[in-house]
Amino acid sequence: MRASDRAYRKLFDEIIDGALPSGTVLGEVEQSERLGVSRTPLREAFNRLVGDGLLHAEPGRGVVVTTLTAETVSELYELREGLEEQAARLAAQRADREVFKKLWEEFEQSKNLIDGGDIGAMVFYDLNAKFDEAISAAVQNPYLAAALKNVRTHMARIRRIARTNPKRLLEAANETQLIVEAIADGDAALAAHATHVHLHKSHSRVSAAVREQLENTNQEVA
Amino acid sequence: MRASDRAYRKLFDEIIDGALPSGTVLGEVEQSERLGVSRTPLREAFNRLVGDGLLHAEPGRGVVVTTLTAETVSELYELREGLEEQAARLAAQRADREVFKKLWEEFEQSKNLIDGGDIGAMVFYDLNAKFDEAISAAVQNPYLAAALKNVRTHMARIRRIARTNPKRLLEAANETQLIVEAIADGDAALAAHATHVHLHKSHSRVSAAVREQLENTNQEVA
DNA sequence: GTTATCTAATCTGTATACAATCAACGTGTT
DNA sequence: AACACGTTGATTGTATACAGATTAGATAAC
Repeated sequence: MRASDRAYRKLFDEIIDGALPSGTVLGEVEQSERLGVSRTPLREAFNRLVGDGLLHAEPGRGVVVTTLTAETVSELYELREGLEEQAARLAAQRADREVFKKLWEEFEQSKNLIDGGDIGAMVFYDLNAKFDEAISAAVQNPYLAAALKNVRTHMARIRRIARTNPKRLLEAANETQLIVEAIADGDAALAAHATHVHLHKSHSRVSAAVREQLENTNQEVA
Repeated sequence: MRASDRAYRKLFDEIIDGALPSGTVLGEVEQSERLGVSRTPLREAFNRLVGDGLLHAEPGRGVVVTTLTAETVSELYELREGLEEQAARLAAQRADREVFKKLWEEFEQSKNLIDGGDIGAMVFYDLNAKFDEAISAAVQNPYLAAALKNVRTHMARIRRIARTNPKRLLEAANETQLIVEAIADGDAALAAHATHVHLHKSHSRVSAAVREQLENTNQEVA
């Protein structure tokens, strides 16, 4: 694997999982030494991360990890509304229905596990990732898929902060399962509306979780 | 201005306006000599263009200008539907109404000019660009704005190929004007629906123009 | 005639050295 | 004391050299 890819992956993961929190300033020489690559591939990694919206350049100081605020969260949900309702519609028209029927069963089973604490939550997150994958594959549209992938990156960062409780997870599972059902039935309108509902509720849940965080810390989320 | 920016701009423009048509293979040394920059900034430019979706890397051969097909056009319109309907809705809720009232007047006046041939078409394209700008500003959402900017890049490439006639331009102007009117009135639902209609019609017009091109050339659009 | 392998040549990736730009700080002057 | 200017230090941007990988072509063997 290329050195620039290694640097990109490492920094990407560290930003997503909070090892490099918002506002962290990254110098070129400093990071190239830490990651064991020279400045050239490191700069390539920086540029890609700037393109992803995870870093931004501050002239003279270095690149800085993007700050997440309550504002950011709302903006991302607005974008998701546009992208995911459209994706759900298209998936309902084009998906292999068998895939989504099986996915529905998996959701049905997972709902028993969610009560079981942390390990159940992991199962649910994996299942959600599978759902996202299935949608992207079903829409058969590389441009839409790329846009979805980008927004999911930012959501992953937010989700890490806005940890939620089993009750909320179960709600989310039920909402998602309805979307899956609509797609399996080829019902585009229902799939879109169920997605709208889910995003609305999810936004509320995440905002609530973020507010809980804000009570402890400062204005920023991470 | 930085050498990498110069290289990026130059290549970007050349791809958009067709000087570098689809399928053109670009070598690093070749292009760095032509543009008068060294390989390091040129590679940065290449990477940005790959990120934009205008180039893709073909291992061993170099980077290649992305091919536009009828398929691509449909995919972009599907993405636009998701993004622009949402943008129109949000703009209707948040825009400074005076801005869109003035824009409405400009459309009203431009409609007289469109009959006048090529110069009138230019005015209309400028006005459309102004409309896009106004939407992006009104939504006040950097993530949505970035997604819109990217899709518009690809549309610019397509529009250059799918040159259309004054009658079709006038249709488009009327459709867009209705969107502007809805936003000026703060009517989010109408803005979204008018956008849907406009995109549907625009897709038909562009597809027709693309098909006309295909009769002469090959399978690819450019 | 086809296939396999070796070689040569080009292209990609990385490191490093050099140059230019920018910011912060201190010094001097009004 | 405040402001302007210069100097120093660090940081960013560019060029180039070197190393590794990959492809195409040629030659030879089956």
